[in-house]
Amino acid sequence: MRFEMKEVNLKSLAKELDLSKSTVSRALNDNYQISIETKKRVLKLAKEWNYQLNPYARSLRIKKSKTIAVIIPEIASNFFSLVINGIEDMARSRGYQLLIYITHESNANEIQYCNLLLNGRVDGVLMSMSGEVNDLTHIEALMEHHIPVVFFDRVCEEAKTVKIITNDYESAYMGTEHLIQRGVTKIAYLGISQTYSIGKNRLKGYLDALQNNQIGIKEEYIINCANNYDENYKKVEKLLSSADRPTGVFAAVEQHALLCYNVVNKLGLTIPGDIKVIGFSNLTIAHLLNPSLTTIAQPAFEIGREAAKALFESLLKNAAPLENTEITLKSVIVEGQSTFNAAQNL
Amino acid sequence: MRFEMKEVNLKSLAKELDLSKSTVSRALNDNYQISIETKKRVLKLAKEWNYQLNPYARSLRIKKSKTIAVIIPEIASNFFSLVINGIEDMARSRGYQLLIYITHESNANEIQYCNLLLNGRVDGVLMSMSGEVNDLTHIEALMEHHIPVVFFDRVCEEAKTVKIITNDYESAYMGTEHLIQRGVTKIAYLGISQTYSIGKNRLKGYLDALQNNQIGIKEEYIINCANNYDENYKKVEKLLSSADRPTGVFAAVEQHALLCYNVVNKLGLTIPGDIKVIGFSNLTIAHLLNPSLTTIAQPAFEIGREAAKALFESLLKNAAPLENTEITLKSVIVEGQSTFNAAQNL
DNA sequence: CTGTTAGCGCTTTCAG
DNA sequence: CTGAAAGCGCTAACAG
Repeated sequence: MRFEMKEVNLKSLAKELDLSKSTVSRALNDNYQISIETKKRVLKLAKEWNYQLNPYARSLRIKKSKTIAVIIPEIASNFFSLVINGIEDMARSRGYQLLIYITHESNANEIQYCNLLLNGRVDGVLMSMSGEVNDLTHIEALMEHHIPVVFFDRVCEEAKTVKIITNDYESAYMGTEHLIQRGVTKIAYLGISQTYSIGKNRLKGYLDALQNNQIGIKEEYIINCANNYDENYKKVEKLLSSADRPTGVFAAVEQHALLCYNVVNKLGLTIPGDIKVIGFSNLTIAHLLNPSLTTIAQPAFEIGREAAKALFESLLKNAAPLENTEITLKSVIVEGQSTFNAAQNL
Repeated sequence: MRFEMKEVNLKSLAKELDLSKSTVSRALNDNYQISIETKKRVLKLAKEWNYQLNPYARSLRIKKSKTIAVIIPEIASNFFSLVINGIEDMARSRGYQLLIYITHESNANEIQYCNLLLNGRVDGVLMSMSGEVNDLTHIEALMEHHIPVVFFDRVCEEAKTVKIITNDYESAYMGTEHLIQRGVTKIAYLGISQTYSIGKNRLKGYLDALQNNQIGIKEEYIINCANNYDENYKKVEKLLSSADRPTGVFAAVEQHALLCYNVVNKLGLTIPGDIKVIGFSNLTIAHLLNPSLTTIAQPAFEIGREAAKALFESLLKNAAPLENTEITLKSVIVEGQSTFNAAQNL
């Protein structure tokens, strides 16, 4: 047992073993030049003393941190939790640390965090964008500093890097058609900001599905929800109370499907009797409302893994610039299954 | 505009300003000894060049990282997401970074992560324990290294530090009585491991409520769920299919309430008609099943904030040992409200 | 195969 | 009020 409070670092190990710091360092890093004998001795003592290398000293020296940042708009959403889970899975297996930044949907925060990261705290950034503005300066700054950035979900189309998305257009198209096939023709759309491709593509899928099925598009049925529950609630309540109320709803994101569910309850209507609802959402949450809601479940965990994978590939090649590509993962429509079984489909 | 690729650090700033590194450093750290004039000049250039100090160099030097670790069993759970949200809120406002470690309920992972953290990567640790084993060695190691640890939710009673919990006993008691008051006497309990206080106290609350209401305790009604969905599902299915099936269920955690919901659906029964269900859960998820499930909602966001607050207090006093205290936050029983309104109660 | 040396970028004495 | 110098713990030439 070592004496208490002796600092255990390369220096103290070296002293005890009567070696130099560099030899000890090399032994610990499994350098091929070191004799097996020495390696054994070093590792033995290191273990005995429970040596843990100082990550900050190493990072300072080699200018790599084995740390990545994840910047997301919010975390108390099933989608982002699942994505983080996927990222963590990938990162941990490669010995990377995960720094979490939550912007709370604020573009200003996003910019601030990106600026913070210019100092080399992290080797790379995984990010889903926030806010309405779509200014790229802070992203470009990261890339200029040779910090690779991978986008997922709310991607920035203009950025020349890897973007991991769901097949938003197809999913929205399929989802809308799903309602149409069940005889619903008065379909409302609860949409999100069209700043990012997910907003644009989901809306387009909805519109095209209507059009290709010879269903007229009604302006009043298209609700652009803001980032304000109360406001959205009122809009939806008004819509569902109107004389010509829709009998089907397509929700572009989970929160809106849930909000819709609440409004329907409030109004004493039923799902799916009075109104059929389908929307993007993830399995553990909205699908529990099974079988009243139908869910378009995104492979959130896989999105996390894919994003991390792309980033690590770049990092392996010393932060080599990422190719400007879109990787599209498929969502599945889930109806009338248990949460657990549905999860198997992803 | 600065010339491209010039490294911007104390040295380059000092050179440009014709000052020494130390003066620049002091100016940036708002040292009182520096003349206002110099400070202005330094800050101006720092801003112009978008200087970001190297956190690793600083950490190495001052042996503090302004980083805390959060170790949780899982993240794709509403409770832990909300806790992280609270922690992040507190941490960000104090300029701390957040490192996330997910153990996936494995005690071995928990031990590994704690050992990793002995190297001083973080200034403190916030943790909810994992697994069945309750060995304290890895926790004690952290504290010996003067790294304060604060527990929340799944706390380790033996550890002499701050523990943030919900009023588990009272909540379980109230919840069970809630069912009794509605005329339910055959109440099953879907429990969790009794390794931690949350498991023990919730069970005790359930048992005492039955006892004080002169209701006999039936062994068969007490299901100790494992960490395996399929297995648990079978157990609950068997219970709810039995001749003497319960007409009420108390779920000790969200997942079990949801599982119960699925089983009930599968069996063609209804909630609350055939079976009334109440359980710990959080608002955005299970409460959407409103009004069929009744929820005991924990103040998860506040738990995160309280935990972080306690940790920062210790850090302010240079990682002073935390007092061995339990801070108990109150949960609320929520029934028949919208998610949004219910959230206001916390 | 091992040791010596320099230095990553920062803070902090100590000296003026 | 400012500067010079040392050193945090580590890695990587370079030298032997």
